[in-house]
Amino acid sequence: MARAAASKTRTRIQREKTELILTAALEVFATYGYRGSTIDQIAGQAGLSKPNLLYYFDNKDAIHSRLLERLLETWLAPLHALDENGEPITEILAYVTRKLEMARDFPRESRLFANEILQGAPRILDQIAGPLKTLVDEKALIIRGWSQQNQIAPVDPYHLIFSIWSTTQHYADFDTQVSVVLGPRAATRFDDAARHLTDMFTKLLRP
Amino acid sequence: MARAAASKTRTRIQREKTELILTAALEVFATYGYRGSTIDQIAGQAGLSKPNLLYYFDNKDAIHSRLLERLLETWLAPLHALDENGEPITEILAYVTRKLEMARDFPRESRLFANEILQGAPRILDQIAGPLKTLVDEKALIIRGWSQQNQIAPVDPYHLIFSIWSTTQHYADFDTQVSVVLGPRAATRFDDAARHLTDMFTKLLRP
Amino acid sequence: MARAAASKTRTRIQREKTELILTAALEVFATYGYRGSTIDQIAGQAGLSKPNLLYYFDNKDAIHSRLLERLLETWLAPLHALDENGEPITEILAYVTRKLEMARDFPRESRLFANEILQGAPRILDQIAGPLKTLVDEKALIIRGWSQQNQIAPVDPYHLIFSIWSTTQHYADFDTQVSVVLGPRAATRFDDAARHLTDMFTKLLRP
Amino acid sequence: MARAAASKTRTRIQREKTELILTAALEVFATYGYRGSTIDQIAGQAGLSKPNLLYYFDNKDAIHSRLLERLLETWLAPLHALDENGEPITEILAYVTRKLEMARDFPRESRLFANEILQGAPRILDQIAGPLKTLVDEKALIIRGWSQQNQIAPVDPYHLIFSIWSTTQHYADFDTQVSVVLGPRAATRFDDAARHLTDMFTKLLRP
DNA sequence: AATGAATGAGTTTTCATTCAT
DNA sequence: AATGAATGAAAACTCATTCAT
Repeated sequence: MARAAASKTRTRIQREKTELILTAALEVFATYGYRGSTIDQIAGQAGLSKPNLLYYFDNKDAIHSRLLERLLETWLAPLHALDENGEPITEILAYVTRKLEMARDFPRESRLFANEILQGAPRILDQIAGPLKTLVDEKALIIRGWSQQNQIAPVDPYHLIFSIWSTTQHYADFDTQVSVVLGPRAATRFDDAARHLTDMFTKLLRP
Repeated sequence: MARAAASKTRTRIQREKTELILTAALEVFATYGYRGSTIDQIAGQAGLSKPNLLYYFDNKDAIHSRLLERLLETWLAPLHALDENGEPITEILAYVTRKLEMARDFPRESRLFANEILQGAPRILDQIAGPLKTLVDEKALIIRGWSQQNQIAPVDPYHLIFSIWSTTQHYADFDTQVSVVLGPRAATRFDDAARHLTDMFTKLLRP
Repeated sequence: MARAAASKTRTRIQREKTELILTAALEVFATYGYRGSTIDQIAGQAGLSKPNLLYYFDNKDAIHSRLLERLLETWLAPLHALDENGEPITEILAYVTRKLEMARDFPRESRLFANEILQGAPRILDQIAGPLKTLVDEKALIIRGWSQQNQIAPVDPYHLIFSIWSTTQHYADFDTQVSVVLGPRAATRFDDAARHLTDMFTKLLRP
Repeated sequence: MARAAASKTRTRIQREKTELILTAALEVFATYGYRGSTIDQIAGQAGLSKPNLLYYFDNKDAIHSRLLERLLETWLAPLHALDENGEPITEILAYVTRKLEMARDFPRESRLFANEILQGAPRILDQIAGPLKTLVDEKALIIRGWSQQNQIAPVDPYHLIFSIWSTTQHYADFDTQVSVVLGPRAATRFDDAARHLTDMFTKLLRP
C-alpha cells in the first residue's frame, strides 16, 4: 500500500535508491536480457537486499518497463534535434555523429533496446508504434523535402534513417564482435567509424 | 550414454528428428533468447515430448550450441564468396545483396546470432576470434588491395564490412521496428532496401 | 509373456547373458548401492542395450534380488563348513581364514551385502531371519558345546561370530580406508590380517 | 548469493534451522544413502518446505558434505583420547569401550560413514588420506612403542585398530542383522558386546 | 533376441514474489 | 525502510520402464 512507487511525494533517499536500482538493472538487463537476468543479480549489483529492491519497484517487470520508458526519450533525442532549418547535409551528418556518440557513451542503453526489439518488442511496441513512428514520419518528411528541393541527392528517407541507426548502433550492440575482429585496432574504433560513416553518408547525400 | 546423439551411425528417424528439433529450437531461441526459451517450448514446437527431445540432445545447451555451430558456416558463406578476381564494385555489391537476401530468407538465424553477440558471445567467442576473424582479415586485405590500386575509392575495409553487416542484418534483427515504422510500405521493404543500399555502397566505393 | 525369465527351459545363450548381466550388476550395485545404480550403467557394463537387459530381467529390482538370493548361499558356505566333529580351535580358525579369503576374493559380494544390511535389509530381511539365523543358531550351539566342555575358553558364541564377520569383512567393505591408511603396506594387507586375526582368535579361544 | 549459508553472522533461527536440517538429513542419509535420499524426504523429516531447506543449504550435496565434515571430528575423538602416558592395556580397552558407546549412541553417524566408505569415499577421501591417516599413524607409533617395551603383547598396531573399528562399528552398521540374529537377546547386545570385546582384546594384548 | 524410440513420474534446482518483523 | 525467512510455480534434467519393429 505505502509503496514508494505509489506515493507522489518522493524523498531524496527514495529518488536516490530508485536511480541506484535503475542503473544496476540497466547493466544487468543489457548484458543478460530480461529472462536471463534475476532480481538477485540486480539487487546484488545495486548493493541492496532483494526485498528492499522490491520495496521500490513492484516487480521485475516494473523495473524493466521503467528503463524502457526513459530509454525512448534519450533514444529519440538525437533525431528530435534534426533541424528543418539547418543545412541539410550538415544536419544529417550531425545526427549520425550524435548517434555514434550515443553508441559510444551509452552502449548498455543501446543493447537494452536491441534486446527488446529482437524479441519482438513485447513491452514497447506501443512506444514504437506511437511516439517513435510519429517522430520518424515527421523527420522523414523533412528529409524528403530536402531531397525534392535537390538540397540532397534523392534518397528514401526511411531507409536512410535505418542505415544511420544500424551502422551506429552496431558499435554498441555488436561491440564484442567488433572488438575481436579489429583486435588492437579496436582502440580507435569510434574515431575510425566516425570518419568512415561521415564519408559514406556524405557521398550518399551530396546532390 | 547410449544417447542417440552419441552414436555414430544415424538412422533416418534420428536425422529427421534432429532436424525437426533444430528447426523448432531455432524458432524459439531466435524469438526468446537462450534463457527465455524453455525445453518445453521447443519440444512443443517440435511436437515431441520433453524427454523424447532430450533423447536426441543431451541438454538445452547442446541444442543451442549445435545451432550456433551450423550457423557460422551459413553466416560466413556470403563473405567467402567475395572473389578477389572479380570486378571490385560488382563483387562488393553482390555481397551486400547476398547478405540482404539472407536477412530476408533467414531472419531467425540472424536473430539467433544477434542474441548471442549482444550477450557477449559467451558460447561462440572462439568461433568469432577464430574462423570469423580469419575470414574477415583475409577479405579485408583484398578490399584494401582494390583500394590501393584505385579500383575502388579509399575506404577502411573493416568498417565497410561492419556497415554492410549492420545495414543488412538490421532488416532481420529489427524487423519489428522496421515494419511498424514503415507501416504499409513494409511490404516492399527488402526491395526498397536493396535499392537504397546498392545506391549507398555504389556511391561510397566509386573511385 | 515370452520373457526369458519366465520360461523354464533355458538356452545356453540365455544362461550366458543372464550371468553376464549379473556380473555387471554386481560390480555396479556393489559400488554405487541400489538407488545409486542405473540400469544404463549395468547395461553399459554388460555391453548390452537397456531394453535387451530388460528382456532377461523384469526390472531393476529383479536383478538385485537375484544377486542377493545367490549371495546368501555363497555367504553362508564358510559357516556351513564349520564341523562339529573337528578340532574346535582349528575349526574356528579355519572359518576365520575362509571368511578372510572371501573378503579378498569376493569383495563386491561383501559390499553388496553390506549395502543391503546398512539400509535395513529391506530386500533380504526374510533370508536373514530365516536361513541365516537358523544356521547361526545351529553353529552357536556347537560352539557353546565346545565351550561348556572346556575345549575352548568360555565365549559368547554369537558375539564371537559377529567379531569374525566384522573383522574379516572389514577388509572388503572398508578397503578404501584400509588401503589409504596402510599406504604402501596395503600390498600385504590380507596376509598381515590373516596373521593378526589368527593370533587374536587363538588367544581368545585357548582354554 | 544472499544465501543464509553464505552470510557470516548467523541469527538464532539460522542456527536452529541448520541444525534441524542436519539432524533430519543424518537420519535420512544414514538410512537410504546419498542417492537413495531425496531433498523432499529430508525436508519432510525436518518439517520444512523444500525451497526453505534450500534457503539454508545450496544443494543436496552441501548438506551431505557438511554432515561428513562434522562427522570426522566426532569420529576421531575416541582415538585422539588414547593417551601415550596411560597404562597401555587400560588405554586400549577404554578406546574399545568408547568406540562401542559411539556405535550405541550414534549409530546413524556410523552408518553415514560406512555408506561413504563403501562407495569408495568419493566425498571424503581427502579427509581419510589427511587427518585420519595422520592420527592413525601417530597412535600406531605409540602402540608399537608399548609393544616393543613389552607393555603389551606383540601386535600389528594397524590391524589392531582395524579390529577395534570393525568389531565395534558392526553393532551400529549391521544392527539390523545383529538384532534379528540375537532375537530377544538383542536387548542386552551392547553390554554383552562390551564384555566379549573387553575379554577378546585383553587376551590379545596381555604380554 | 535385440534395439531404437518414446514417455511418465520423479528429483533437483531456480526464482519471482510474499510474509513477518 | 529494511531484511531474514518462506514458498509456489516453473524449469532442467534423470531414469525405470514400455512400445514397436
